[in-house]
Amino acid sequence: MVTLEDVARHAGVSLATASRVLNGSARQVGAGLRAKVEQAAAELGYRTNVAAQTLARGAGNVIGLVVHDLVDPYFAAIADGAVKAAEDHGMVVMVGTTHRDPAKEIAYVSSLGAQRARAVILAGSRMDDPSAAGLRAELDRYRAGGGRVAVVGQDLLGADTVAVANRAGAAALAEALHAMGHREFAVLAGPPRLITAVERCEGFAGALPGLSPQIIHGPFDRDGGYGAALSIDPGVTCVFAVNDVMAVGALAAFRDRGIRVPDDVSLAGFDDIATLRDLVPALTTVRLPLAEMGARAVELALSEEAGPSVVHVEGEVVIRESVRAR
Amino acid sequence: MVTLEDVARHAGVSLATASRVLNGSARQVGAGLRAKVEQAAAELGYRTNVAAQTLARGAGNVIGLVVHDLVDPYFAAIADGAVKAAEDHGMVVMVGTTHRDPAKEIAYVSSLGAQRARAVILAGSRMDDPSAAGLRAELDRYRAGGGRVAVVGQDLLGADTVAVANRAGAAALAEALHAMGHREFAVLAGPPRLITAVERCEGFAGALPGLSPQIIHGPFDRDGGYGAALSIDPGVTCVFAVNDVMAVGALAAFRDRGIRVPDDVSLAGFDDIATLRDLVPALTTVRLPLAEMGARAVELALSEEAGPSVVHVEGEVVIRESVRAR
DNA sequence: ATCCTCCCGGAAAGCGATTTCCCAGTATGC
DNA sequence: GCATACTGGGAAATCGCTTTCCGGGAGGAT
Repeated sequence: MVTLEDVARHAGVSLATASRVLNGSARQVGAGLRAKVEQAAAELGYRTNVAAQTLARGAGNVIGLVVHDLVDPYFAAIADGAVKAAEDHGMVVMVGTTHRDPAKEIAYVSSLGAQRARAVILAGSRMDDPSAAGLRAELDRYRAGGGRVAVVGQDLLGADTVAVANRAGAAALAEALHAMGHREFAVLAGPPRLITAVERCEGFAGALPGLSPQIIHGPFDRDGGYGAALSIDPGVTCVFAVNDVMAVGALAAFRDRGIRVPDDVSLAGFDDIATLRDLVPALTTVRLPLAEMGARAVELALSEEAGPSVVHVEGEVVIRESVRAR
Repeated sequence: MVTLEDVARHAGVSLATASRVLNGSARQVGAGLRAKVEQAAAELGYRTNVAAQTLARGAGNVIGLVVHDLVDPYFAAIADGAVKAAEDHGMVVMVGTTHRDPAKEIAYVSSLGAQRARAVILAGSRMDDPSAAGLRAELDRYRAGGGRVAVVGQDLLGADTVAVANRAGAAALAEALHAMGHREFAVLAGPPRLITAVERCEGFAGALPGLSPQIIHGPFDRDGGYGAALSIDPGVTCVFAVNDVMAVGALAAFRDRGIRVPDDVSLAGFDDIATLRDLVPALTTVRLPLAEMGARAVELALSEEAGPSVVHVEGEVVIRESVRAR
């Protein structure tokens, strides 16, 4: 491997000068030497050794991204936005997938700390329970080492946050559905303590004055939606699944039981996953700018602002065919 | 930050001993000292500095993964498998997304080289044209620096490869469709020089003795499928889209024009994307073990085998409702 | 002319690990 | 019993880059 020293020697300059030319520095280098160094680097095919650079600088160019599941299009979209934004800042993204295992989440943060990652971004909702303590401790260690932390989803760990207006979005959706004449609701509510799920569920129910929708808990994924949909009360005219993927599961469940959407029952989700746009019937949902959320998280984590700052993003109700007025 | 030296001092041993205890080494350390070092590390909260380790060892623990688009569930699934496999080997994955820009692909490989990444995995089909030369050159440089390269998709760059039996899969699909009585076919063939697309298209057409399906080129994504579907000849009874995402686009196009699937025309895709399983009608397709492909690529890249080895994976025809016998 | 600044180049001290030697002490072979 | 491994511990040399500090020359102000 060609080292900087090789380049310096080949160009007849000192190591310091070569470094200044090739890897941005505050100091200027005269045009003559600069050209010589650049040419030498090109001729020799020099490539910076990032590990050495990181060691010397004390900070790397890696941004860690921890998601539950890359196959879930929700996270895929966030990851996509994050990767793009990172690239714009000359950073590179390392992803970890936890598959909802809190221990893995901690392990990844720890590993990112070891990498001296510039920032770690936690995407995806967490449970609101003591198991978060371990994570919090690990994050504190990470921060103590000079790293930044950003969370996309809910305002929790006292870190930089891209906060989603889950309540407001769900409430707006509920109002729209109510205005369309629906009175009997069911909510496929996800896990009882998963923050995002809880917020959406509460936001929805809270916007329905005098009504008390049927709440059905279950996993936060497609199969959870399928399962929950099986125990919907007769008489319900409108079902809200707290995310699109669950709505897809519910749709499948309805289909399997001969219940037509939207003829027999209306169905709405949350997130507006792009991959799902071609579903029939098209899903009524609350659109979230997922890629942008990922990107914002990166910006936040890279900004010099002291103290945790919070960016709010709002959802937009999108009425599609899966809902019919009563 | 706590350094290894701190730990060594705290434990009353030499730096060398501490290193041997904490970061695997061939050399043994006596039980007594070993315990002391471990305790000291725990008390101080020592965390290895990976950059320093990488520099000293000359090889890092990063695996680079380059995909076109994380939002495309095809790549998301591969990435998921790769991340999981990497984790099993104590490695961590860095992803880059190119959005089909060959220059970005090269840039990522270059950047991964600078990171001294242990291996880079290229997922996604490439064009069969001279633009690949730049990539090839960059890969050679990367290899010269001691890195491994694995490609998932088609056997191309002379690297380790997870090769998909595109022809065979498409041929099997064609035979099945032919056996169901279809004779008038159209192929939504993707870009004319995209290797995966070409192989699937040729495999399909080649298995249709005496018939010459209508070939319609277009982009390899959802909108490409939509667009291509618009110019299908009347009389065609069965449409093969060279991937599922394109099939989804075609489905949407048919729906928009009032063409019923499978009543008016049958439709098949390729890949069997999990997120799309709840589509109506369910898509006939060729199932690929995407996550496994990602994982195998990692294994391949991490194996010590000299010389490029090739793993073959086969597709399995899955007939679902989007196809009807004639 | 003289003194002060700038500006730019180079020498060298880190950054935090790994690993090669070198050594002493103990076990093994004859 | 004596030479010969073998074992586990430590000192110190790297790994490749950044950056501080020093110094000499050029330009401006007085």
